[in-house]
Amino acid sequence: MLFSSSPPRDREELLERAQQIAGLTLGELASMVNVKVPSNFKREKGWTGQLLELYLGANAGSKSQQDFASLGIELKTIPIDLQGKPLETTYVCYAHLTQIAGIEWHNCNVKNKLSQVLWVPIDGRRDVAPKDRMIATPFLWTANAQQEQQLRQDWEELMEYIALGKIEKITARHGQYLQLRPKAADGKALTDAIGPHGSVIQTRPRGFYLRKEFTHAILSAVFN
DNA sequence: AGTTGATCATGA
DNA sequence: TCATGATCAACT
Repeated sequence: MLFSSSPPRDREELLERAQQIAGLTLGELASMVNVKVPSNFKREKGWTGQLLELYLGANAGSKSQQDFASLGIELKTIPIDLQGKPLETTYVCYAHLTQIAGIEWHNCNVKNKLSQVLWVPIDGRRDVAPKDRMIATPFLWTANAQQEQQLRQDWEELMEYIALGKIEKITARHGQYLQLRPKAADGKALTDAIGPHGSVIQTRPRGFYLRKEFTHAILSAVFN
């Protein structure tokens, strides 16, 4: 890469840096950091998030923690339509399907990842070329008591299924705000999970995702 | 194989 | 039309 920002010192600097690019297109931001915009995202689905990481100075490569670990802040780009509604669900984190004893809501990955998020809404309409998609106003978010309760309830339900060996019974229809879906390179990827009667089975790796209804509520509270 | 960044594409 | 289930790329 020909460009990389130094990590922001504090949340104010991060937020300022993010809000400075509100109104720019992805093409304009990409030229600032000397990268080329793909004509579509069929083969580079995470391109937008990586562009923002580069511009904002996220410690790339760090895993299982926030993008700005020292600030306790996670970066999430979110594709929206003209009404500001999310066009996609939001990936939260990988779901561990074994050795889950002792994991409670208060110390789980989902809660940790979402403790504080820098949301960067971006025009995600597929009939607009990526280079022309405009960045909206980024903002910092922390779940309120109601939102945390909503996530916690779904998480606990999903984790109970996993713990009881019912992973194969879970579909993306479970969970009102937080869902569990496959998360892998392809359908051949397998990982260990708890099966019926406590046996070990092989299953498709899963990840936690926020439903659009949940992220829409977050966006609405800020922009309405 | 695990985990990050996500969007794609097909069935309902 | 839309969400679910599948998939793509980079890096560890």
